[in-house]
Amino acid sequence: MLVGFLELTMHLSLPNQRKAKMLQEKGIDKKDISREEFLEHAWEWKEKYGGIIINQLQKLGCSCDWDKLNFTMDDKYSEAVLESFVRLFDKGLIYKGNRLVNWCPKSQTALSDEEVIFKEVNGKLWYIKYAIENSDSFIEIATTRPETMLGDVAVAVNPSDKRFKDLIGSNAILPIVGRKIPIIADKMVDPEFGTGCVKITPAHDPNDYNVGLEHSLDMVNVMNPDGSINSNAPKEYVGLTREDARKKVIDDLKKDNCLLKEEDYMHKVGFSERGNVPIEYYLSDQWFLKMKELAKPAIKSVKKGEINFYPNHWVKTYDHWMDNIQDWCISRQLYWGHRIPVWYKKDSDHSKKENWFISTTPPKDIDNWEQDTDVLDTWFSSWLWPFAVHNWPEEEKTHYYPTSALVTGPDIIFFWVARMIMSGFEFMGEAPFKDVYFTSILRDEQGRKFSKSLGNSPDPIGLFNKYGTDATRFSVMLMSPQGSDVYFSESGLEIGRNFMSKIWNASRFIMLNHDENFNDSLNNDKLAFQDEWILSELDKTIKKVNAYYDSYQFNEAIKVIYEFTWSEFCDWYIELAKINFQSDDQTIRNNTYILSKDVLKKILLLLHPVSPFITEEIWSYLKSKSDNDIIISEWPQLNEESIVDDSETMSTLKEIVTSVRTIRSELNILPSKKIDVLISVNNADDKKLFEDLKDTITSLSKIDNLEIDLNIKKPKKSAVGICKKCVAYVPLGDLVDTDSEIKRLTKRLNEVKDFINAIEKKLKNKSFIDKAPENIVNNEKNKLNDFIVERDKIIDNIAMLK
RNA sequence: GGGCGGUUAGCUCAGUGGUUUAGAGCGCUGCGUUGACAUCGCAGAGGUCACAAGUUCGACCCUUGUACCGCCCA
Repeated sequence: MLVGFLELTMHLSLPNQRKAKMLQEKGIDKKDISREEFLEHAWEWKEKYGGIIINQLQKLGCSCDWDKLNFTMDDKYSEAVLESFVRLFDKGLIYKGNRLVNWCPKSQTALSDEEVIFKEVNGKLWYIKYAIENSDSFIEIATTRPETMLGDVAVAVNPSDKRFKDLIGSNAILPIVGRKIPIIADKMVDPEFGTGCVKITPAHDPNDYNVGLEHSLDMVNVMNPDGSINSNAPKEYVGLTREDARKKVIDDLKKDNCLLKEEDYMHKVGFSERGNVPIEYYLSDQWFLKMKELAKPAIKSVKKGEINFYPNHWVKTYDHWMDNIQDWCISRQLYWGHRIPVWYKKDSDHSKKENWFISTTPPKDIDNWEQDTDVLDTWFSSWLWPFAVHNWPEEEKTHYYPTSALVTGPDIIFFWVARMIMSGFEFMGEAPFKDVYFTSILRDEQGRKFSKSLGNSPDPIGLFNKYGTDATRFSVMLMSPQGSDVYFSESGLEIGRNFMSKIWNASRFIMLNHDENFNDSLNNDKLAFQDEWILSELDKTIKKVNAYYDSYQFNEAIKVIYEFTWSEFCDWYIELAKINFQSDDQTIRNNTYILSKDVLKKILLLLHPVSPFITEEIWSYLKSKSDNDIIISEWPQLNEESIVDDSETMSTLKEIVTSVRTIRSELNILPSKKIDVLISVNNADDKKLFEDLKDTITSLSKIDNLEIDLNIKKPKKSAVGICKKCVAYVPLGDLVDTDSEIKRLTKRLNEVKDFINAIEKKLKNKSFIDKAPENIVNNEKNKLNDFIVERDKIIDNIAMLK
């Protein structure tokens, strides 16, 4: 299967900020330059820095279709953006409204809900009394934002709250301002919170805004776009920043004896992702996209499994957001972006639709019109990505839509994923992709997201240079389990570097043993047990890797490749190959070469998606004339028939070799020192088995003389290794350290005794025998027998040592 | 307040349709220059799988609850 990856670069707020910084450095104030001048700088910036990430991706070896690389502000792409606006407007889904929006007073633009970051802040709750008209009594409210009281138009209580029943309908006098404001009833008010009375400031709070609409209250906006106080407030406040206004309000309330108390209060405050200052809720003219209808097919497709999320648990997050979706504020008061394709008749009432001209191209009599000054939210362009990169709308349908999978981070599930699905259904009539794979997010060692402003992200190119690109890719994928974030540290990259080195050296070893007399045909009559074993293990590996790749469990797939390559292929097969390459029989040498090379080539194929460069290079040395480059080679075929449960010969070999090595190590016998070993077996079949393995065991365990026979008596002063099919004696003469040997055997004896106790307990349990599946019971019985045999052998041997 | 994750070896983390002697890497200990590899090899130490209850013949795994940590949404 051929896979293509598509890339898109976006004009984002971050470049915008940085560019603003650039202007600052040049001593230019954004306010002093025209839109055209500003854009010139923006494009200059884009040309200069926009390619950095693309360059990094290319260095990383991302196999993208670079010809399809799009930038959201490209002419062609921009056409698609404007086209989508016009179509949605014509359908009645886009409207302009004077509404309360999230407002960044620093950048002085509207924000979507998703661009507001809520942070916990140590604030205060102020209790303020409002006098009641024609009365000596007062009503008490609590607020975290006293400065907004300048725009209060009512006080609300819960209709069922008996405490305030009699006050409903009378007026309160707003302190400082002196305005008469009604006391109203609204069930939005939580009687339990604060005093049970809420000041209503429709122009500066979303809840109050709704109350204001419902009760037809005035909307008194007391702020300028930069957050300072405007002339709707008393004179002495005009021009103050919101922070200063707060201080003054508190002071003035104190003077008037209207401040009852203040208490510490921890609460969440919305911050602008763009300006990193607390946002305002601000009344302004904005463009909105109705989302409810757009969401319907998108919700359904995920529910039905037309689109699958990996990991699946993100579906809940997606559903929750989609079910509660709000209209999308798509206009921004910025220069950098797609300008809204709406023109207003000059010197006319812009709020009247008959004075609007809406089209992807400007009106012919352009002199009579002026264009809306706002631009579109950047996500309003990127949500079109799956088809806008393919010459849409010129071609309504493309061969490349839908695609198979979207790979992205879960942090933009709302910004991008959900919206792409919606735009896909809206404009193309079907889902844009089948699978969505949410990657892990790499965080620093303290768990913080990598960010340019924190400066905590490592330079990828630096990592590639230090550890190797393949190694970096391999390590990062290995350390990223599906569905959870990764605390990244550089030292984690060592595993990949070491593994690349291992593969490189294994390849070198195989190539080193090439002989010009070799041919390409495997002699099946001379296949050894390890040949069949490694082919079986290889196919088991391919099978697992396939399953893991299919289910997007990349870390598991990689782990399987790693373990097979290192612990089976290198540690055992190649070690055995060293013996075979010394064989006098050329057929055996030839077979070993062919198989080592074939297995290695399969490993390279499995690993190629993860580590493209090194696999291609090694492949180029190993490939036959008929082979393609690895990048366009077929995925390895799974050969199910070669899979056998377990190779008894191989496990017997591993057990005896390890057993002898353990004796050497624990009794401090130098590796260079050759030893004699006697293997005592119980029957003729086993004797034959070990005799066939004799040379191999001798070589791998560094044995001088190996004797194999039935029921050998334990030589005096020897160490013992107990295996399933044999007992191995290592005569050590005076070298044997009886105490450590007894200690070593006793340790194992205690382990075995514990197992025996546990199993016996299980087998004595009648319900276990009755209810557990037969194979489980039999399995336990077999285990028990094996452990008893082992236990008795150990006891005998300990006795002989004493 | 709601949702979603997490809690397994000194550290970073895998893992299991419930019954196999619970794994890896790093770190640690001992030994090691045999022609692939010291970015290595061989061997070893190290875990009441957060806590509690429940279901079950059997729970690290399933259910419920508790505690703590993280993220998202109100």
